[in-house]
Amino acid sequence: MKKITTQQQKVLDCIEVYIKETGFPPTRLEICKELGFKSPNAAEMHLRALEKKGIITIKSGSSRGISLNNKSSLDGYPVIGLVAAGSPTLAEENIERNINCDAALFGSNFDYFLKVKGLSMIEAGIFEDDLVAIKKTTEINNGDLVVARIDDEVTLKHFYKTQNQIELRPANKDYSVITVDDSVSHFEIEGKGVGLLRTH
Amino acid sequence: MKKITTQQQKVLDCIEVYIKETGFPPTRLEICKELGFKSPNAAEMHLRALEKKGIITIKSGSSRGISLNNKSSLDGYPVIGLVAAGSPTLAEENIERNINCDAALFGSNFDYFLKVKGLSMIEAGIFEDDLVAIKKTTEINNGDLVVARIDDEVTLKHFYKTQNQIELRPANKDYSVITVDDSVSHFEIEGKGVGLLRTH
DNA sequence: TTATATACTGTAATTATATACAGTATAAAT
DNA sequence: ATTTATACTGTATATAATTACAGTATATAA
Repeated sequence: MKKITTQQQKVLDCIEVYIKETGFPPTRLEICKELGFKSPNAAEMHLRALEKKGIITIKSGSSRGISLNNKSSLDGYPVIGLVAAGSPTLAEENIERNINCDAALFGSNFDYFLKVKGLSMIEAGIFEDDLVAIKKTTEINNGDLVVARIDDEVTLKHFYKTQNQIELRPANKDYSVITVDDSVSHFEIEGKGVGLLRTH
Repeated sequence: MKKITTQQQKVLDCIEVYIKETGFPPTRLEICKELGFKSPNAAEMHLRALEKKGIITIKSGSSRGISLNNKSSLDGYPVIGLVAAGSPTLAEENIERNINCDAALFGSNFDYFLKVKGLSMIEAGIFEDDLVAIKKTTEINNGDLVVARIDDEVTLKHFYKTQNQIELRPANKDYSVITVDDSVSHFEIEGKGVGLLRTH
């Protein structure tokens, strides 16, 4: 896809918002009104540029004849294979494949799917090869399912912060709690699990 | 929702198809052309009727100013909550909401999501309020997760057929196996669980 | 230096579109 | 028997909307 200018992006956003709100695309004048242009030709030129770049299609002679070519909301999310079971293993962010789904499939939006390895979260109903939808964030509350990086190892656990320390708790009594202490040289929260996808 | 006439349904279908194909609604004349009407007023009258019944909204003075009010029933997969006794599973009163996602999200296609009630499948990693993707089929193998209807009650269990009988086994040792025998007046397999969706 | 692209204003014409009004016909309801 | 709703045709018109054309200004590339 060719590069898009700031103004063209504004026009594109304007069209997307308008369609979302009304169900049909805006006219040139409506775009102008929304973006503060004083000439319908301003909108026209941006539309032509967007069409030339393959982002929209304009049906000549038709009022509101603007079609979006992207459908970006169903673009797909990468499935990343890894995550340690039990005691964490090496993490290598490797995209296995892509899954097409709605951004709002799990309420809030998310960034990728993490393929679960091992049985450490089995009591939380998270099985091997399940896909956990991960939202990149550091806003974590106690009990949240988190993807954490510890000394270059990535693990999926429940997060608990006590007065003195951070604990990563498995949901399997055969595994032990990971305590983030002085022996850990690097600790980082990569994100939060907001949903789960399993194929039977 | 008020009842809709055959012709009004045709007009509504025409609008939906047009939007799906072009991204914007048709004009009166385009509806006429599609349905064989010779007067734009024919389309106009049907549109007014559809608006009166709350199915569409017409923005006065705007070209192609037709908005569909239903939207949710158009695309996406229905989430079936508690199924009322005797009513068909996909009856409108059982639909909680719609989820927009790819048909191939779980490999094979499916028909609806069933919202899980109770804890009977907890050892299979299926928790309360999880959504199980159901494919309508009667091709079932031993061990498959099935949606079965027993005497107007709908249940989600593992299917096992022995020489003599059919068993519906829970995945929770606190629950007991359901045996389909003479005490059951009606038994039916509604479909098969092909996937699971959970929002944390 | 001379293009070339972006980014507009301002005006105007042509056409696309909504929409009113005047009818016709049929079936169901009151 | 009369009204009411559905289901159109056919014509006309005001206005909504596209779109061409003539400019202005600025920044970047050749």
